[in-house]
Amino acid sequence: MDLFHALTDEERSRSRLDAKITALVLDDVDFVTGSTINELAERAGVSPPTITRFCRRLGCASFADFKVQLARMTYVGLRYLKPEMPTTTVSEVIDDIVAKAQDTLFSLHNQLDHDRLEDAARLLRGAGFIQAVGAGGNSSMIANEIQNRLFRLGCHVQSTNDKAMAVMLAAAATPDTVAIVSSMTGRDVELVRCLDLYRHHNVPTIALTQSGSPVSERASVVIPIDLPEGVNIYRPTSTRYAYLAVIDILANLVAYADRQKSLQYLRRIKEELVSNRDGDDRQLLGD
Amino acid sequence: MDLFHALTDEERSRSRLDAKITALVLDDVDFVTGSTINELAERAGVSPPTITRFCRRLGCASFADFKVQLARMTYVGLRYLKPEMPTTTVSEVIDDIVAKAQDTLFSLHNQLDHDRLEDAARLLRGAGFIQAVGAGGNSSMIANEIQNRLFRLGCHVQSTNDKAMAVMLAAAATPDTVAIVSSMTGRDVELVRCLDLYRHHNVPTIALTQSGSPVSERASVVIPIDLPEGVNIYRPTSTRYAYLAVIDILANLVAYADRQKSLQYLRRIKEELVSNRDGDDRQLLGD
DNA sequence: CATAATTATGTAATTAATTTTCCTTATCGG
DNA sequence: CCGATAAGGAAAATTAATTACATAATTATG
Repeated sequence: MDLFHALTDEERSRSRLDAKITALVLDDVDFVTGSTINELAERAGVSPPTITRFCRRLGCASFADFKVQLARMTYVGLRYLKPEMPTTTVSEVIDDIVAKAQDTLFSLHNQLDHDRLEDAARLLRGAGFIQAVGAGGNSSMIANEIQNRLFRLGCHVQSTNDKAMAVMLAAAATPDTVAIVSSMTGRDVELVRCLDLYRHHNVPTIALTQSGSPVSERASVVIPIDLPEGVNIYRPTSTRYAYLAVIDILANLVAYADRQKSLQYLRRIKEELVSNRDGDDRQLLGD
Repeated sequence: MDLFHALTDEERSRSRLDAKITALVLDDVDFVTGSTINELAERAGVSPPTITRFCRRLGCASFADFKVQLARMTYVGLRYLKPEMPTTTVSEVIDDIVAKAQDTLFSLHNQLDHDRLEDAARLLRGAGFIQAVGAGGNSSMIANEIQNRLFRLGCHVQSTNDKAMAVMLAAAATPDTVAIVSSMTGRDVELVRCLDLYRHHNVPTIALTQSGSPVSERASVVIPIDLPEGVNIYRPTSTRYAYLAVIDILANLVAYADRQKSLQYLRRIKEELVSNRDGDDRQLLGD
């Protein structure tokens, strides 16, 4: 993925033709990945050796290597080579949403802290009762998903989108309670108060939030999620996909900690659903 | 980009060597993308022309084309090349969840019907009132997200996770009402009844569901979402990511239909949130 | 079960693509 | 303006990939 940065790096001393090739590559990645060195050279108005040298300067072993690296980069990054491309037609919107979602998942993948996830999963699977707190549209969804994912594994969970409720929950917490909170900004003043209260009642807390934020500073275990938002105000925040993935990862880790138990609950739920439908048990759980 | 499916397709009649090459490719994508045809042929124990023919059978124009397509596919499909790989460690779970989510988004991208999305968006932006129905964990989330995305654009939406409620809503529908429903299986008996009722009251309906299902047969506009579920019962269904993306696309299309109006509502919401927080207005909307 | 038809595979020849070598032409700092 | 240095191109050399053709394996059919 360094190729992308090398290509967009203004610092890299660029001769006239180098800049020309760079522009061509960024402008039409698909052409470049599909072309021979001669085709590319012709279209760029340079000689083939210049292309080879260009690739070497970018850190690739050869033109073939360059093409492969470029292809590897494109799928996720494709749209992001031209970030300010306007989106209006249906296919542009589809590309935009899907690419940004994939890009977000990719960035998440690179930044996830394995140890913190392990810590969080350990807390969750040891909990007698789990309180999931998240408010305000996006984090509400996440809190609800925590409940939706974990109750299927036999966990006792209560989710709330109401911070006043969270305060009461914290006050009523038994010693085996664990709280898990979500805040995309990490700056929710009331949630910060909730976390202080949880700490006061010795309830361990897991926070899915921006690192360095007030919320992150108060949680027992922080799963930092720091993702750049695009400039497009119209586009729903793709950060939700990352949060959702973290929930899935945590739920999966909890499930694997005791496969027998998880399976038992998942099967029971499935049987109930199937008998309530048309008996087709190949369908997935929990529509 | 069917290459992934072509590679994993058991149907494709495989000769002994074909299977051998397939296995090698799936086993070490990185080696293959970086190797010459001779290196690959030697390692597979076949002759170079066999490799060329193998690539052609998979639908690629040449070995170079095959490498590029493979490289393009790798990140997303990486894990899915070895679907039965056990997931136990934290990094395996992370890879599994993230790759499956990306793969799901990718498949969705390939199957989305642009015209149906356009139709659905047109219905939504012309609606005086939108009713979003979805029940049972996953579809509940989707219905709620429809509300969450659309109210920000100035739409009047009510979401419900209660099918009895949906029946009443349908009965009380004004002539400018549009209903949008979600069902991952498309076999929810009560939802089918709801759709019949909506039809009876002349309320146009949009369904996000499996094609060919009872639900899909009763909706005015169907956005078919047909995705293979993995065999892993422990893993939360990745189909949710696809449904979420469809919501985002629809919301985006609605927003672009009247940018001025959308912007006005989005700004108002943002201002309110910022003044309720710490005044940092670079933060995203609707935590 | 034999045999024809078909398909798969390898070898060698051919073609295409890429890189290297060597030479020319810009560019930059005195 | 001159010399040094870097950039670029032409052509040769090399390497990679494909095609043509021959052979082996497999499958279908009587």
